[in-house]
Amino acid sequence: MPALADHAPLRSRTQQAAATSIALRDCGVCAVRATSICSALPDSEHGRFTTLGRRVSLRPRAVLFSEGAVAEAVYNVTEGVVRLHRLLPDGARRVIGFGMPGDFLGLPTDERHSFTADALEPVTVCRFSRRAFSAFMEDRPTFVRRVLNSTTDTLDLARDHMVLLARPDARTKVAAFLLAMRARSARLRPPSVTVHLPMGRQDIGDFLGLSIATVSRTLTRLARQRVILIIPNGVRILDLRALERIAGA
Amino acid sequence: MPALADHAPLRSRTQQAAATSIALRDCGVCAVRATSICSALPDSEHGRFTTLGRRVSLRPRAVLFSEGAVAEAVYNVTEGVVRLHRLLPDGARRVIGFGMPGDFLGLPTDERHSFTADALEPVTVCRFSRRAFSAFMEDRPTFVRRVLNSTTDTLDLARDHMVLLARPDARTKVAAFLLAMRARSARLRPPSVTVHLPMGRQDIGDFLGLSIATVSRTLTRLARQRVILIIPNGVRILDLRALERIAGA
DNA sequence: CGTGTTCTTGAAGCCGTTCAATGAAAGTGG
DNA sequence: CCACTTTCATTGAACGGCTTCAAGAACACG
Repeated sequence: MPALADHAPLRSRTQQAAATSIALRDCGVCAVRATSICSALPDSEHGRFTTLGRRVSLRPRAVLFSEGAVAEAVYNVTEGVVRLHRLLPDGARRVIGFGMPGDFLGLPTDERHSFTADALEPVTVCRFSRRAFSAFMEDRPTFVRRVLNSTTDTLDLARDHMVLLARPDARTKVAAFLLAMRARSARLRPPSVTVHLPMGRQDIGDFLGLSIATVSRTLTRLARQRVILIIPNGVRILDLRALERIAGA
Repeated sequence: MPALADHAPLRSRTQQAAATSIALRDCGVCAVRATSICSALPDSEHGRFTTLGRRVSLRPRAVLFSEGAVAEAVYNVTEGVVRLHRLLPDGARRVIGFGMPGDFLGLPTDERHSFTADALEPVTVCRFSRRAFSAFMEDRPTFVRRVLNSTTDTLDLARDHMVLLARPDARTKVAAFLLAMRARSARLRPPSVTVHLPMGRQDIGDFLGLSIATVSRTLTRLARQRVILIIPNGVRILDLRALERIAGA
């Protein structure tokens, strides 16, 4: 299933999502840290599944797949962050979400990809041919169920983000975004006060529905109030409570 | 799978979704106009599936299920429109989408519902116990695949709506909303210039991330420009091209 | 026919956008 | 290794649109 439109915390579901995916499992050959999808398989099948994948490395800015292109493969991000975005008829760009290690991308959307995926930093993914992946699903209802559950989680996250986007104030959006990014990476590393942000201000703006100027100003303001500290490629959270309070209401 | 976060047109995918669901099929007993999900079943299985459902009627404002409640059933809307919404910590409400005939609701989100569903007008749904539905999916990989595809479509629609919400101007949002509602009901009736809107202005605002005042003003303005005509419980589209142009850019 | 709810419309204010310029950082080529 | 170029982030000022507050009108209901 496609992936992880990023999400807003706002509710405890974020934590749940983290819990779900904490059951990462190294899929051997490909070093696939697959989500719980993999754990649905008995060990024998598991090995078979793994051999379907082929590891691919991408340098920053490299395109994984493009909006409108025929979808020929499914990807599992193993390292780095992937940017997912769409081009609007008027030339503007909207970021749909960010693909992080453990996320599946491009699964069964349609014949064609509905968004573009490119690397924000050095990225490695595990590539599965769509045909092979589909064939593998045949006669493995439990596996399909896993994929379905994963998709549903993603949908719920997308809804969280819808709710966030409907908020009128920039502070709330930015604060919720930072907390969401923190929660996302907590699936891999233990939760930290340091939030890694490989994307630019423009990307954050396109994701939150804000102009680049507002994103910058809002971050600066949060920094001046000693809620966060801006560091290269990220922020450090100084006052978690305050950030949560801002994101909550 | 949960359902139909409503969506924005903006792209041709809306038409595709309509096409997909035009293959509605009357599921007999329950008069379930199930989406293509049903058509995955051979006739024998089809009958068995149908008997799992129980028809339920709801009067306006009746609650189908509540956010936070344990999910015990899956619903297929057969008549009327259902409002899907969440309550925010600060008491505000956000409409996630609208469930229309043919939509499945509350499928495999989580143990608990992540949003509330209530009737905007007289509604009939077909209720399937979650257990029975799950059991039915066992050993029917094709059926699960259908459900998965349906969920994926819903996810794509949710993404469309995310993109719409990120737009800064109210005109675009409202125009896209009207076109989306039109496309949605085109799955049942042939496309018409009359768009049925059973929800209130407040609901539209909560869905589009606008205040009720802005929704009202925007509609009035479109009416003054002879793009639409406001009628009880809906609008009539007078200039489709103009509306599409406004929604597009 | 009243009463409550919803919708419309007005006025004021605020917040985010846009336009624009400066400053910082990173990448490139001499 | 430094100067140059390019890109990105920050910040300022002015504008505009949406929100808020509030009052009046239309409607639905009992």
